[in-house]
Amino acid sequence: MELTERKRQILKVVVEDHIRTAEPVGSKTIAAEMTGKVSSATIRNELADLTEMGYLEQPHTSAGRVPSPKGYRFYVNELMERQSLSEDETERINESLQLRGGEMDRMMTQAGKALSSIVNYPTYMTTTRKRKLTVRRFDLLPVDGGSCIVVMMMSSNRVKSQLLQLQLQVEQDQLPALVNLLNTHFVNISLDDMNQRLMSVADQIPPQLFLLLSQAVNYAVEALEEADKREIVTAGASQLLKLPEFRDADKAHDLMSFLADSKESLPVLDDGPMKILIGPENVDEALKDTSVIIASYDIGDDMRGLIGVVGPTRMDYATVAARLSGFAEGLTRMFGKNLPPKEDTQS
Amino acid sequence: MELTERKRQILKVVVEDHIRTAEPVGSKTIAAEMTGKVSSATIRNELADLTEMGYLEQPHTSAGRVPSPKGYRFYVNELMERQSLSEDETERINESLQLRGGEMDRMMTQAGKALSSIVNYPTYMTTTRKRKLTVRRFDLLPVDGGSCIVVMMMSSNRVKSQLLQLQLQVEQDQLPALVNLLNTHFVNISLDDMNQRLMSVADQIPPQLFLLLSQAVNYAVEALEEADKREIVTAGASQLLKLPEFRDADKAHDLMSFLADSKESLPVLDDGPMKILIGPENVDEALKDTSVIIASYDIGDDMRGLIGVVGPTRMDYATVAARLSGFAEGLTRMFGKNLPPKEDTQS
DNA sequence: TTTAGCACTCATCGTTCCGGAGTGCTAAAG
DNA sequence: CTTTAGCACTCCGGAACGATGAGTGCTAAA
Repeated sequence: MELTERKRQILKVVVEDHIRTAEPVGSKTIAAEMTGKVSSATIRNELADLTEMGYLEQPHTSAGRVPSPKGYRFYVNELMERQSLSEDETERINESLQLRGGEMDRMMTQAGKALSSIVNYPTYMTTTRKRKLTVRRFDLLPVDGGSCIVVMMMSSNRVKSQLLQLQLQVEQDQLPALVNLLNTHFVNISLDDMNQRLMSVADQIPPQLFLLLSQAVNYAVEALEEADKREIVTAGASQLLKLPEFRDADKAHDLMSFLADSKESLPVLDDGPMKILIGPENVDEALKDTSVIIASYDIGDDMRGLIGVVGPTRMDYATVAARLSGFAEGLTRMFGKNLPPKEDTQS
Repeated sequence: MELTERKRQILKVVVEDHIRTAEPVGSKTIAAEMTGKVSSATIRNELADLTEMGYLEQPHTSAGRVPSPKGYRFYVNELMERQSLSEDETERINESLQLRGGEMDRMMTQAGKALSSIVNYPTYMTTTRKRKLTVRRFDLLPVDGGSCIVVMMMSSNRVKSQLLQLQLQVEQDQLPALVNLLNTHFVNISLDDMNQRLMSVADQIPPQLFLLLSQAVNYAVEALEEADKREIVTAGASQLLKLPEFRDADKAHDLMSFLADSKESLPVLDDGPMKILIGPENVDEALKDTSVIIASYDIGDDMRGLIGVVGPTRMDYATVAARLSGFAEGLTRMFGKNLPPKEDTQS
């Protein structure tokens, strides 16, 4: 089942030619482009073999060959030469990473756009949290009798705060008690535990204080939930329309509305620095004839970022993979020096 | 220059027919759809007049008529009947406004999507601030010698906070002095004044304290700038691909990348509850043959929201206008009961 | 095993050729 | 003066056709 050296070479030429031209590749073209001198007839024999083995496909009897998903897979695994970035590319990437650090999701959007214009395909970005987020410390600042400010420092060192309209007037001296309660019982525990703990203290403190407490805890729970929500942003969807395989408006529409509305089911990367999913390897029906390349980067805190590129199966894997990993490294570097001390937080 | 009643009637039929079918409208069709009994020949005479007057256009000699921008404008101003929403539509809108209130931009995205699926066109949302945002109050919470938490309550009642890595060790007793300084000199003043004021106090306080002060003020300035930045989100761009006028991938691409990359130049609404821009009335080249409807809604605080719909000139003005204003009212209502007390804030 | 040769297939593209929808004009009728 | 029937004319869109050419598979010779 091993492929002969020549078959490998031919397959490689077919894949790379087709990636470049989007057209089926014929025996003559291949012969011209091959290093070893063989006639087109020989190539035709080999092509027939490769087709039978499932590496190539024929749109119709008298057309050239097109790589099958299996062909692309073989190409990616064995034939593709790991590209390194040119001076220009590196510079371009670094330049595009001069993001002015605003809020997290704004940065993500910017980065996604930047990458999209670098690889010329749509991209998506998301983050995952390595450990569960918890509250490390509470503070309450009095405003007036009817409201106060809750400040929470999270385990990620972010700080969230909000004005809390109290459900009942509060005496000045109740706040310290409340803070104390919060900081002894509701700190460094998971979201679920918080609710539980709230129940368990219910009958140990005055009902009035409990009301305030539960309000504060509820806010904390909401904030944790909010922060834990995996946010996904996509960018550059319109790039699709430049590709010959998406000239058909219906096809383009399907994929684009998938990218807009079903981001959640875009593939993720559990481990490793990079993953390539080719055509039907994607579980989602809408991605069955697209390919996805995903890479991960480090954000600091306990966060990990994911950045993916979506394209046709005819995607330029070598280039995209190189640029993507360069970009991911750039992101890691950027967050590395950007985050530790100074960064914004929320709510 | 006034149009006769019959001409008005004919123009109305042409516009509405063309909106429905996207095809040029012929004299026979019009005759059939008109209430008053006239022959197609009469209609043809009228059509010739209307064409000459610039209300209609002819794609080619032997085709039906298509409304010109001027025709649409006349339709919108004089002919269009103000639609009211059906039960179903109202319900649909209210349902779609059951947004779970997270952060502001997330809500905007959600609302934009919702509206887009209600009107079947791409939408965009943005907000403008009526008055300049200022800081109303500062707090500093000690963390350890090297860092503290800044908490700022804004004039909008939002609270922002962040962990501040201090550039030098700080004695416990310096913080109150710092807070005091902040709350006397840097409160309720504009962003520009803040920088100025910082200069002016420079030589009145110990340099060590000044360093801390300027760090805090800088953070405040950044936060204000960040909050003042007008953010625009678009949604539902892929809807375009379902429209016959955007079956052409290049046209679709142009508009879609405009929506993605040049959001800032989308039209805004300075006053009034709604504005309709038809084709060439748009200043931006990319919108020359699209129409835009914009409405505004109230967010509370000192914010005003804008929500716009982008579509072909053949947009269904009556329906979209009705749904859009219903949606805008819904948003105002939602923010009305949602915001005053409880809402999230940032950083 | 390779290759030249050849007949064959089939998508693509330009041409041509209707059919039909729609027009403008004319002349008669109201 | 306005409306309408009638008619010749225009022109788009689709079907039908054929030529072109890229590409194939097979055969037979090298």
